[in-house]
Amino acid sequence: MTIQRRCILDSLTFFPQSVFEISSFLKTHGTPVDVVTIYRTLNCFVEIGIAGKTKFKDDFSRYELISEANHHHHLVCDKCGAVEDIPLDDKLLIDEINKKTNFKVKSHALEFFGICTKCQQ
Amino acid sequence: MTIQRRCILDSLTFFPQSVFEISSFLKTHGTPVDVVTIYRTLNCFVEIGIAGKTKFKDDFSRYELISEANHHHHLVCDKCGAVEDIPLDDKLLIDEINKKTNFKVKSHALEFFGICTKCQQ
DNA sequence: TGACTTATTGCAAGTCATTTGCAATAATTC
DNA sequence: GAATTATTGCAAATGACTTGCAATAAGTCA
Repeated sequence: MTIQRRCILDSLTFFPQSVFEISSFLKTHGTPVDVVTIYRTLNCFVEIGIAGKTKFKDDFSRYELISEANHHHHLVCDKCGAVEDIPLDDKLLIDEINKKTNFKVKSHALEFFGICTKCQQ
Repeated sequence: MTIQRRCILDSLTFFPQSVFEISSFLKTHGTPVDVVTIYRTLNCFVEIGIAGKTKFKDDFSRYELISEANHHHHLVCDKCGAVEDIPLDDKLLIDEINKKTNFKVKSHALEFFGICTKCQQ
């Protein structure tokens, strides 16, 4: 465990952030870390299961802390690109899939696109 | 409307295909079309609303015909990468979002990952 | 503590899907 | 059918992400 890894872990949150968001956060908060290191560290975090990676429409992957208690989905604003989190009850959908097919669902990603509260004003 | 556009339109289906899948289909079915042309044409189709584009985890965008009557979601196999379609009742989720937030949902993408029927055998 | 082994960092350079510039060609218009 | 406009396809650029590699920092064991 190095200083860089500690900083990257500390900058992770329960809402998804891109590597460049994390990078600029670290630049303005004491410990600049090379983006390559951030990529490598985050991929490592994903492998050992403490972070989640989601590929968004804008071509950026975003990373967030994983927590069963904090399972949620994403509201992505078409205008400003902001990503909100929302907890949703997805059991019904999974049940529906199990009824209709033989597919064994292991994970899922639900993304909703539209206009966020700020951009509506 | 050119021959290439006609061919690309004809090769589109209601399940999502990548540009390279479309390209190799066209190579083996009479009319090879440059991938650049396929990219440009598909983006055009998406703009005028006759095709849908989804970015998948494997870094490929996939395109499919849009049809209100054929609204569905995706089951992506973690092993072989195959994409199945499944119609799901998503009204409850949208209602849930409308109740909980001010976010105006305009579209959504629901993807489920797991093991497909073939790979289970 | 200090020498040794192993893992991590960061730069440069590579990869790969996708986009863009541009000249040649094909549709469309009159 | 000539003039205008849009489309094609090659080559080269873009941009997120990855890899090679030498330098450095952690962890280990005496």
